[in-house]
Parts: sequence; C-alpha cells; structure tokens
Amino acid sequence: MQAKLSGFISAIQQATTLDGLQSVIIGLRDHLGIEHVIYHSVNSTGQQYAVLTYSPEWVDRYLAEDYARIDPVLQGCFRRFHPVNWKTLDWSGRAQRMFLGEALDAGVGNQGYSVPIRGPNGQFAMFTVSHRARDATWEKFTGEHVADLILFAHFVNQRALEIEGGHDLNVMRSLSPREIDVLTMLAMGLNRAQAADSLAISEHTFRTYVESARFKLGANNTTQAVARAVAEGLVLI
Amino acid sequence: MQAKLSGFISAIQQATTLDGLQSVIIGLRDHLGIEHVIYHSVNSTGQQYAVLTYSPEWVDRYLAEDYARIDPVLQGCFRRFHPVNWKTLDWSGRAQRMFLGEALDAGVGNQGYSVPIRGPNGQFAMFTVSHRARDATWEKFTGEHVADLILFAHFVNQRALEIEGGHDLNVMRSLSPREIDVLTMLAMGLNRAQAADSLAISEHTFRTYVESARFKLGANNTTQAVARAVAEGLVLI
DNA sequence: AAGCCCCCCATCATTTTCGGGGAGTTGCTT
DNA sequence: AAGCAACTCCCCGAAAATGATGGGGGGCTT
Repeated sequence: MQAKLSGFISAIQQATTLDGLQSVIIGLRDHLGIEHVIYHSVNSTGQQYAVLTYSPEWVDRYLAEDYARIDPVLQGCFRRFHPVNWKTLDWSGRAQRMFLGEALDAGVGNQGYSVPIRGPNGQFAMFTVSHRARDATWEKFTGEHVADLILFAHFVNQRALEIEGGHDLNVMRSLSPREIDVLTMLAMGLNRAQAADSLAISEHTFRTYVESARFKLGANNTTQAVARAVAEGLVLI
Repeated sequence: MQAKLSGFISAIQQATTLDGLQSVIIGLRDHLGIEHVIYHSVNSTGQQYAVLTYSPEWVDRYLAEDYARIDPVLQGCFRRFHPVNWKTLDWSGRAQRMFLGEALDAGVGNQGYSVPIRGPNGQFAMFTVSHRARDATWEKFTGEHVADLILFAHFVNQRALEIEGGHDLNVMRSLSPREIDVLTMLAMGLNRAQAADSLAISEHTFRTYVESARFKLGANNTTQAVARAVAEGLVLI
C-alpha cells in the first residue's frame, strides 16, 4: 500500500484543476475497492465546492433540502478532530429519515468514514469514504486505513486550496503592538473605558489605536476590525 | 520506518498525561536523530500548553517576552495549511533579533519544520521538528518525512485534546442559523440597521439574535460575541 | 536631518448600541 | 398534545462608540 499511497499523493499534487482531482479520487476509490470517495470544502467566503462520486441527483437534493443543517456527519466532523465512523454518530430524528429514506436509495453507502480538515481562515472540509458493507468488515477496513485516509485528506485539501484559493492571504497586514493590544482587549469583551484603563492609557489614546488599526485593516467599524484581526490570527483570544 | 511509525503512534495513543506524551516525543526525537520536537497548542480561550524539548529558560524567556507575537513560525503556520520550512519564512526585523540573538544560543536548531494543526472550537497547534543542519541536509530530511510528520502531528494533537479536556468540547456552543447570520453580518462590518435590512428582518429582531448569540457564547458585548464566533470558526468572514 | 511610524493626549456633536421590559408564530420532538 | 427552540416584531431611556478635528515627543531608517 505504501508505494501506491505515495503514487496517489503524487497524482494529487500534479492535479491543476478540480476535475483533475476528481480523476485521482476516482482512481483512489477503485483502488480501495469502495463505492464513494468525497471531498467537500467550505471556504472562507462561505462558498462550498465538492469533488465526489455521488449522483448529481443526490447532490442536488442534498443542497435543495439544506441537509447540511441536519447531516450528522457534517455536524460530527465539525466538532471533532479525529476522523469519525458514521456508525458512532447520532442518527435519530430527521437525520434518520434523511438517511434511511433517501440517502441509501441515492446510492450512499450504509457505512462511512469521514476525516475533518481545517485550514486557515476558517476553512473547513471533509474527506469521506463510503461503502456498502457489514460493520465488522468496515471496522477492519477503516482501522487499516486511518493513517492513509488522514494523509489523503491532507494532500487533497492542500491541493484544492492551491487550486481554488487566490494567494492574497500573503498580503499580511501588520499592526503595531499597541494596536494589537487594543483589539485584543476589545475581543476579550472589555469596553473602551475598561480596556483603556487596563492598558493604563487614556480612553482617547485608546481610540486612536482602534482607529488606526481599523484603517490598516480596511474595516468599517470596530467590530469588523476585531473580527478581521481575530480571523487573521493577529489577535489571539 | 513504517513499522516504527505505527509503534510511536500506538505509544502516543497509550499516553494518559502530557508527561506521557513528553516521553513519547523524546523517544521520537532520538529515533529521528534530531535535536528538538515540539508540540504547542493554543485553544480558543487563549490558554496554551506545550510538550517540548527546549530548555526551561528559553521557554520562560519566550513567554515573558511574548515572542509569540513576533514569531514568524507561529504567524506563518497560522496562515498556512501545509507544513512549513522555517527557511521560507520572513526573518527580518525583530524576528531576526530574536532568532539570531537569542534562540540559537538557547539551543533552538537553525533549521525547523512546523506542521500547523487545527481542531474544533478554534483550537490551533503546531508540531515542530528542529535541528542544527545544513540546508540541503534538512531539505532531504523533511522531504522524506513529510507524511510521517503530518501523521505524528495529527495523533499527538488528538491525544493532547483527549488528555487536556474533552469536557469543554462537549459543551460545544451551537448557534442557530440565524444567530450565525447576524454575527456574520456584523463581522463583515455592517451596522445593525444595514445588517437587519440585508437579512430582511427588523432591526429589533436582529438585536434579539445578537443577544441570544451573545448569551450562548458567554460574551459581554457584541464585539466579543463576534470575536468568539470568528475564533471558533462558527462565523466565516 | 527628514520622513515615517509608533506612542500618548484632547473636545464636541452625532450616531449607534445596550439593557430592560413584552408578545406572537411556526415547527420539530417527545 | 405539550414542550422547546427557533423565528419574528415593538418601545424607550441610558450608555457607549464614532467622526472630525486638533496637538506633541521618541525612535528607527535612509
């Protein structure tokens, strides 16, 4: 497997379009002998795109019904770090209806294993393998491939980020230490008076820093300035 | 290496304390034949802890001087998804003084390779290997071990999350879709009137959502609520 | 030495937000 | 059928933030 694995990773890294990634993913699916491989990403502007082997009908249905809101896989991945076996999720209520009533018919496997992936600026993605199999079989399969799947997930996401994302993230804005201080205090929930006090400067001075930080960050108001600073990692809460 | 790798991963998974992780990490360092292995985590409440092989003096110095603010490794990792070779970072200005003037003396290797890791709730961590070596040697070493390092990073972080506190992850704050909407608008820099307008709800309704989101997030004011939501990845800007 | 950025301080009128109340509908879950 | 969470709408006075202006001193870089 090891040789094959690095082969797939090379292939991933040579892909220059999402279609290219799709081909690699299909190759991977066939190699693993399973039914579905899905890579699904939500980027920082809230736009999402996916590279998958589901039927277009099911994808349309999923989007139209806004199943993302009730999908236990998505919810589960979002709050976990380690990959998650679908069997361990909570499939009650609406989720059950979605799964038993529609997803299975649409060709989604009864078993699944999803790797959560997080990138800079709040990017979130999932790399999923799905199949029709018995619990024990699936347990064995996933157990043997955890490491490989984590690596695939990483490299697919890395490539997808390179393909999709403009590298305007590199235009790092720099704030002065004091500007970072004031934004940090605000992000911690202090009001101007408290914050200025705890930095031992006048409220007016405090305001000056907020203004200049706001200007540098191209923000309309304090809240946006704080949000941007937090999102860019300039301010750690 | 493959056999060794899974051995280390098993060892990681058997660790029950951060000290246990430390032992595994030292074993890993010796096995790789390098000088330092560092795992450093920051969660969304700003608490940080580390498992590392640096001298306590250097760690104290780093914390006391708040070097996290100017450390290009931290900054660079926060903006990237893929592991980063220290050589590719911007080591000018204060960072240079820190590195040449103190870090090297403190035993930090001249070469380094850091894997960024992101978990739920805005958790952020780095897994770093550092060594004294020439560029070509280091290039070769890291090239050969990228995949392994990514995997180590993953499993160390997974274990550290389990050890440090699975409890606060369970009380994962979940915001309703509308609450996320209002915070998103605010994070984008609109004021209440504009935001309410663009969501096609009354300003007062808008306020109600902000209030309930603020309550759920345990925030003192709107700015903090937005900052927390952004930091935890609930709101994408 | 000039220019630039960082650090600090101030006023006033205007706009925006906050905090404290209260009320009604839908829709899912149990 | 009841409960609960989410969604929608409203008032008002007090408190806070903003915008538009000023000012001065210190330190690094060119």
